[in-house]
Amino acid sequence: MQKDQIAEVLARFPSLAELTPEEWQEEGISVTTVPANFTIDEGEFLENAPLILDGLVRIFKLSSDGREVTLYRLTAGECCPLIASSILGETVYEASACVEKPSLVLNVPTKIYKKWIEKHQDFRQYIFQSFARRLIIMSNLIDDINFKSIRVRISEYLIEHTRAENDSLAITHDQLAIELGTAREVISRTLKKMEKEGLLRVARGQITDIQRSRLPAVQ
Amino acid sequence: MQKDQIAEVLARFPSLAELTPEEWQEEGISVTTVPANFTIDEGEFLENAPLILDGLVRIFKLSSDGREVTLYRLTAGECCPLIASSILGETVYEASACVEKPSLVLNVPTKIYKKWIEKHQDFRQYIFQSFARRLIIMSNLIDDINFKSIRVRISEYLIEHTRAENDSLAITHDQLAIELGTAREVISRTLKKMEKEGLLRVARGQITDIQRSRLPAVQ
DNA sequence: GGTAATCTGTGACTTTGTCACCAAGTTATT
DNA sequence: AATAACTTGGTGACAAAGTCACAGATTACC
Repeated sequence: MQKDQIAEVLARFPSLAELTPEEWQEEGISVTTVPANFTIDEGEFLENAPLILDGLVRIFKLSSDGREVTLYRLTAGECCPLIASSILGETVYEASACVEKPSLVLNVPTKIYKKWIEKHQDFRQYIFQSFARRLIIMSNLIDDINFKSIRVRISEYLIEHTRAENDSLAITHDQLAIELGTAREVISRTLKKMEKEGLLRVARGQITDIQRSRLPAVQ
Repeated sequence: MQKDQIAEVLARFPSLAELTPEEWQEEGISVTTVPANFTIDEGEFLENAPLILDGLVRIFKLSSDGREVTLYRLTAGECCPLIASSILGETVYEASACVEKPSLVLNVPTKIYKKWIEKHQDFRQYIFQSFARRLIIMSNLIDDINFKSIRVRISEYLIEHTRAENDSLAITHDQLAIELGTAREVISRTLKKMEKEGLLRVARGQITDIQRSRLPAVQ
């Protein structure tokens, strides 16, 4: 691992700051670019644990009736809790992964990964907090689906994915529908209504003029 | 810990079979009965990790708009992944727990719990598999909500909670609605329809004559 | 036996999801 | 540049599920 690579990793994973120069030079640690659609299948015994530096990876499972069930997606600065648990629990990886956007990944041989967790408190906390965070995110999602209207869920998504200084978001209705687990038509209709009320404007592949402060936050 | 108590624990947690007699006698390990409605609040630093021998415990969090969001429920033979992650990650417990049915619990001081995880492979695997299992259960739930009809979800619930030799289930429409995250009226109506089709019979607080083999399994 | 609490049934209405299909815009192909 | 193929978004009609309001039925408990 070269110095600039290490700096890049630390920018995304500050919890690795405690690592000594010797630890960074251990055999097998590397940064690689993984092309879109690269896939890891369920049941493989992993040699490396990936830490995502950039890109987008979907983790999924096949359900009893053959559909793919998305467990979650990983982006910059995230690790896969299921991989961590398979390494720490010494069991096979119980899911599949598919790279959705070309991704930059830090590969850490499982033995070294395990050693880092044992030795370095910051990294250990990061890993176990990832577990907890993922469980809580998923619970919130279940709750949102059950109790919040589509309108509110769209609003919250827009608020979360824009900044005050940038009031537009590049996303198609279809993508947004997948994100929120609903149908494209529902998104189109709801956005149209919101446009009529002057809360935002819709354009092909883009939502602009988002009035963050006027979007309904709760209820 | 007495011999009969240890046997009771091992019946529920076979992964603890490797423990030596000395380990069972360590200070602080105990089996206690916890009454219904006993609650642990968010943010407490836990001294003991509970392993559930019997009963029902709900783990929940307060959402941003003040509602209680149920993360999951624990029954006999289960541990709380969030507690495990807070102990292993040395952070505070990020959720609340409420005992719903009087429960029998094995309390393990956190230090000992941690030592068990380090020393005993079976227990370590059990803990990390609990994480993985919980994540997968929650994903399946999200998927079911999104893609399966109420009718199918009721059918699957009935199949899962009855045995071939017992074709009835004691549950109110309200409880079933909460389990499936829907409204009581929807359950009542759907059960009524299913009764008309001869798939089951409804009685106050009970569903009887469940024709397991005729219930739709998928779709 | 009377009263309260719990459980279930129903109609009317709203929201969300599904299906089928069209129109406009974009990209690829020749 | 003309055409085809694909993406994206729009719409109407209908189905499924959730919400609200209220009424009966059954059970529990003084």
